[in-house]
Amino acid sequence: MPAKQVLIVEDERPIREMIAFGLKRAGFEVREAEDCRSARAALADTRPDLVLVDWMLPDMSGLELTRALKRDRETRELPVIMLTARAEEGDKVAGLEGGADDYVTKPFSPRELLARINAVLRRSTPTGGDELIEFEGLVLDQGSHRVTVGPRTVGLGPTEYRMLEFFMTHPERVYTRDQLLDRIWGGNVYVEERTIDVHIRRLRKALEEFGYDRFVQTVRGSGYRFSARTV
Amino acid sequence: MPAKQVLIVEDERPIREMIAFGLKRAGFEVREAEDCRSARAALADTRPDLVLVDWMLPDMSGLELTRALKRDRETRELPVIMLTARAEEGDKVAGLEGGADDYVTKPFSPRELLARINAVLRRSTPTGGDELIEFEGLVLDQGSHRVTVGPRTVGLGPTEYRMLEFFMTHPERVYTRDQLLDRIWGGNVYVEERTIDVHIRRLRKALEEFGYDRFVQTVRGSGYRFSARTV
DNA sequence: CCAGCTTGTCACGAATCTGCAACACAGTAC
DNA sequence: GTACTGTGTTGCAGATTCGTGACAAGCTGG
Repeated sequence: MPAKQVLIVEDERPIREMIAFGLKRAGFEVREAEDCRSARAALADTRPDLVLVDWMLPDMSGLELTRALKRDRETRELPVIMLTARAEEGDKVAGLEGGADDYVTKPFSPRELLARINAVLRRSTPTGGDELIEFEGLVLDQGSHRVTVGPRTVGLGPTEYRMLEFFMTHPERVYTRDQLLDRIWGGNVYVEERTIDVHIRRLRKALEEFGYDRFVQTVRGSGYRFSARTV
Repeated sequence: MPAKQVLIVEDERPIREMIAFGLKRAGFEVREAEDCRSARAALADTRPDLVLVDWMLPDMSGLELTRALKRDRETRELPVIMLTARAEEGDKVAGLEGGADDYVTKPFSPRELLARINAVLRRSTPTGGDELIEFEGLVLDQGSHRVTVGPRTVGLGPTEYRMLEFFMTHPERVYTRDQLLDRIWGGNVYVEERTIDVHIRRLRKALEEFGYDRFVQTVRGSGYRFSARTV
């Protein structure tokens, strides 16, 4: 199961880094932003599972960011936890009414933060939306881990699935065996590079009967590439 | 929309009445209890939409009441907010880990309490009217906690029912054993992951005689999935 | 207190996957 | 053509992962 990704939006670097450190230790993947602008940038290319927003931010108040997130259909379901130094009631209420799913008052301990993050994540609904990627009829569903062509299902083993998932989310680009090992197997395993070839072969074989093996292309001397362009 | 009903469990009468007054003014229907015993009595004949539990109660700690509520499948979904005078972190964490959906630290203002109640109610799943879910003849009734196929009833134990309920409300998606434990058992229990397998087996066995065991699918290396698509 | 049901663990075998090595084949440089 | 490098293919043994029956402990309602 993939690690949950948390986006931290906090302008004070020491605090941000401390939080990031704690979350990483707890097994989260962490993305950092120091203001709303960079937060939006981060949201544009990754899709975190939860956002931690500081109340006070240089360009726009965290509350406004939260409101904006909750207003946008794309991010409406994204859980938000607000960090606030102000303990005054008025703000607490505003935070919750702004749509934050929870808030934590500074100073807080890592344990408390973690407990709240887990509580919020636990109740957050898994994206009901589709997670489909398609290339000319070849459909990969990241939610159900299924690859289909029309009504039929492509039979893939776990590694083949992960491989195809990686390829379909990173098409049109050559990856060396080394890079593939890194991205698909995860950084710290020692596996022969040639093993990639074997799995490529297995993937191709599975796709063959549907005519999609041509998408998995060899770039001699470099590595492999996934592309719908048969060149 | 009918008025939401809130059960207040608090032994100190002045506080209890103040809260009750504030909630009634805000349009809630209020039920009061001064200890766990009377809380249980109240729960037996009404079904509130939310419970406010004081941390310190004469007969049993509020935390234990919360735990008990979250353990019982009847009341598992019932949102709980804890009231606590202790602001120490350890307790906060214990409160959340005990399964409370939120907590409020005394002293609090009616406005803050209201905001939190609304926040919790907002995210508590609105039972979408009809309580029947069906997949190709397999009918699950969330109201009566029964599963039927035509005129016949599928014999399920409590855990199997909860499991099937979760699956049928979250179909077409792979869940790791970890996630299933979290969502079906409730976050804070330590149970072996392989126990899932055993319950899957029991669930399949129960569905087998009706031919629906094929809906419970293994995704090797990842977890399990419920899907009406057999392919 | 007992009987019956439910639940969490374990152990074992079955099914499947994985990585490697070995060999076959293709492309390239000379 | 020959030598050499890079890739395709295959079989297999070891490692994982799952399915399954058995069992003890806990709980519930007599």
